[in-house]
Amino acid sequence: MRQRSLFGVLSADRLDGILRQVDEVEYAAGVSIYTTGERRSTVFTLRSGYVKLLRFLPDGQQRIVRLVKPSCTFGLEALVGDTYGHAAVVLERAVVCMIPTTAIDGLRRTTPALHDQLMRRWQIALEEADVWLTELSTGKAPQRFARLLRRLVDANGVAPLFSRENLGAMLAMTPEHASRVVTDFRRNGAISDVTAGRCRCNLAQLSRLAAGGD
Amino acid sequence: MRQRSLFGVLSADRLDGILRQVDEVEYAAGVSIYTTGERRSTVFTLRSGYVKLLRFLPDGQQRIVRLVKPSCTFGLEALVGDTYGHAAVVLERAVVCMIPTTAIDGLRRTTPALHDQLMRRWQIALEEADVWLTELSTGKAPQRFARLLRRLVDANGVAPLFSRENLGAMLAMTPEHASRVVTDFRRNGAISDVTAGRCRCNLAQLSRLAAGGD
DNA sequence: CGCGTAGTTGACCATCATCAACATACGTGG
DNA sequence: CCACGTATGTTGATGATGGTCAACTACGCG
Repeated sequence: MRQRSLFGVLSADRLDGILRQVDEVEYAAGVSIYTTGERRSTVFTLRSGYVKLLRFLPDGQQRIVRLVKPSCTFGLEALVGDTYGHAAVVLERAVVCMIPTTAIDGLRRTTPALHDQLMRRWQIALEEADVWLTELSTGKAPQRFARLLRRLVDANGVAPLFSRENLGAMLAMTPEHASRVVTDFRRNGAISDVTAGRCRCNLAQLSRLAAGGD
Repeated sequence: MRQRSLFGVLSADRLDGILRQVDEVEYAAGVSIYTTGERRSTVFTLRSGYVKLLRFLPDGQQRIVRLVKPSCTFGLEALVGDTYGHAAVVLERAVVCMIPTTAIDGLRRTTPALHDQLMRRWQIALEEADVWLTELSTGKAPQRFARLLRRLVDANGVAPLFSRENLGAMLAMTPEHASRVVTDFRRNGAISDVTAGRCRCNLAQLSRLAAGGD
């Protein structure tokens, strides 16, 4: 277990002190890690799987605000406030590191390099939020879906294909419409090989669709 | 000129050192303060007026990602990277404080309280981005517009009424449709008194509309 | 006075939501 | 192992919402 990313800047003995306070936990899909407004002083990093960050509208509707990918940090709010701004729910079996804020607070006063790391994390989260807004909330449904897939494909050209309900909450559409878009993509060869929540992506086709080509 | 917000935590002599490096500039509506990818090492705080943060899509379309209100910080990216992630354009005559990152960098290593302030700023920006996504990109057009107005009204019940094009870029709709929504709101009494880019808001009516009531 | 920009309005069509029916997969208990 | 119930996905029909294109108006400015 290496906290290479966030604590990589620390000296060996300090690192050791930190790691003794960090827990690594595995969650099944659907489990809620924390909820909006909850008071707990823990920051998280994702090792594997996917986690969605949700936000609720007054009318009870929910919208997925961000998708946490492995090696990313979430729940940073715990460092400055005492409640979380989202609900964090596991989308795909996930291994998560739980870092009590007390472990960070002491060090960050004495270690400028850790400060830098934290700000960088914060910046990444903000950047992701902006991308989410521009790419996944702008344009027609097939465009948005194509852009989502392009952000999710791995080096093998494979991407996770989330439930229609989750796709809907990410892309601002109904699950029904998400379903239609998925079958359209299958028909025109943009995706294929749909098994166990994964699909193979036709990158050329996706680029066309992401740019607005019908 | 008091940097009460960001530097309020500093001792008098240090504050003095900072303030000597800070410029205060006034911009007219429409002026671009910085653009995406520009290399400049300055962080900004807004004293008065409104500034929009834009982001461009591959196809040239643009989307307003965030609206900066007085006393808020923008361009924080300059602290961790060397380019800006948005274009910042003045919406309404604005007075802006320009803080060179060098002024912050030195101090933030020796002043934990300043660190806290910076993280808090970062958190506010992220929170705003999330609200923008959930409130202004979800639901039908009148709902989104009503929610925008509710976020903009001042204590007197008056809110700025931006150009139809800007409204479109904020609320993910065409300027034409923004125009229709505005006239609808005028007709049913949700807003009135439309002069000089400001309007009086009927808060009760707006609440209804923001919740989805037709 | 004439021009250019921003706003308004109308007609028409594409996109998407809604509601309902049906299919499929999955897990449970008989 | 099968029957059943539930959750999830698919498909269709229909109507509301909003995009598009074009004409027209109002306003500010030279």
